[in-house]
Amino acid sequence: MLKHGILGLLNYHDMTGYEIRGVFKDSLAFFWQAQTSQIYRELKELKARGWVSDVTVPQKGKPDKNVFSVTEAGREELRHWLLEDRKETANSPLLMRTFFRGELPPEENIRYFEAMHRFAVEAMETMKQPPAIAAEYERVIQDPRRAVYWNMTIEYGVMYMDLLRRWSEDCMQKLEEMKHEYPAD
Amino acid sequence: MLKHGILGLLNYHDMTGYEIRGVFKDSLAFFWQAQTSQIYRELKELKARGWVSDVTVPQKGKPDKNVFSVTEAGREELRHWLLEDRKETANSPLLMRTFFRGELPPEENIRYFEAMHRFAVEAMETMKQPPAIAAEYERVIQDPRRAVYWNMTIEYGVMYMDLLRRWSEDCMQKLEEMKHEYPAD
DNA sequence: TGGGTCATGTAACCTGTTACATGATTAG
DNA sequence: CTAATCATGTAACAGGTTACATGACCCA
Repeated sequence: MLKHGILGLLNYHDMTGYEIRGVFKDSLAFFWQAQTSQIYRELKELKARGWVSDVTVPQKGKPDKNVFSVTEAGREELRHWLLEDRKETANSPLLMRTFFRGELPPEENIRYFEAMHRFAVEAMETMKQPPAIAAEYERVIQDPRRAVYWNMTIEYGVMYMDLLRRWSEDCMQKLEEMKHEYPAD
Repeated sequence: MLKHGILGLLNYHDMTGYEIRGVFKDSLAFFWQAQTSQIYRELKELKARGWVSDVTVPQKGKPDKNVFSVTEAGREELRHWLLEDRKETANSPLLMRTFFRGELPPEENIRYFEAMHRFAVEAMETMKQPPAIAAEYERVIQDPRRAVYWNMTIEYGVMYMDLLRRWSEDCMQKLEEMKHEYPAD
């Protein structure tokens, strides 16, 4: 997955591993966490597959940098990946951790949902601030035809945080009702 | 993660690896895909850590079965895991695949969201049928205090499919508008 | 006689995580 | 003087995926 994310970024413009790391950290982190170590490993592998090429640029005072570019084969691979229709069945640690909560008392689980609620409300506030995030992206995307898709992911983020807020509220309510049905247990 | 899922199931009652596989396949698959090979591997590891114990039961005609039980240490580990507050930052292949779609023409991406829309609507229909799924669960959960949490995960599933439906509709609309702004490109 | 269920696993692989390592420049 | 930034990575580990393997019983 990360391989194709890197191809996607290099398709905007040439970058070093360090810059790719920065984009993931500052802009894509809300949907993809990428470790520096993995980025460099994948770049090596992408090169071995002929999907990217690199040029070493000597610098004064700083270490040399390797600037990567997508090759035509890489761009084709990117398009191929975009067109694949995989049923993206991601495992959900959140639901796993919720499913088995019967082992804990309702009071404890109410606290669990309260924390989730706070998280969702705060995260939504952050995501709704377009200037800060948009500024990050503008370095990467200039073309409005590409920016649409970026906006879609942000919109998803906002909707998801709203889901989490509503869901945690519903769950807390159910647990409150349960405390009345099975009191002092 | 799967380790704790298995502990959670064994905490309901003793099971063989084969039965655990069945529960994941029939009931938990919508939030966690577990491979048979991994289940057996994790059971071995859980035993090595002293979180489960097993008894071999000889059978006529069928291969022997290993019936697993949680130990007190395992139950403690389960509770500990439930109480951890990790920020569950799962990577989203869905958003990764959406973010980079600027490489494809809008018409192609409209088809992408149409497929997503169909998926969400169908999945929601399936999830809203309680009898079929509930029957699967009743073998595992009898206690209403535990069933609440199961219902919460189902409710999340329904809300999530609704999110996917609304989001894909919004995205399609944006792309239709874009076709007018940047026609025949 | 052929496919489904019961019941067990191994081996290799891929991808992501954690911890560690180096070293110069620059801004406060 | 010290923390951040630029810039590179390696090693070991953890967890999930794919492919393969065995074998008997039961139902149609």
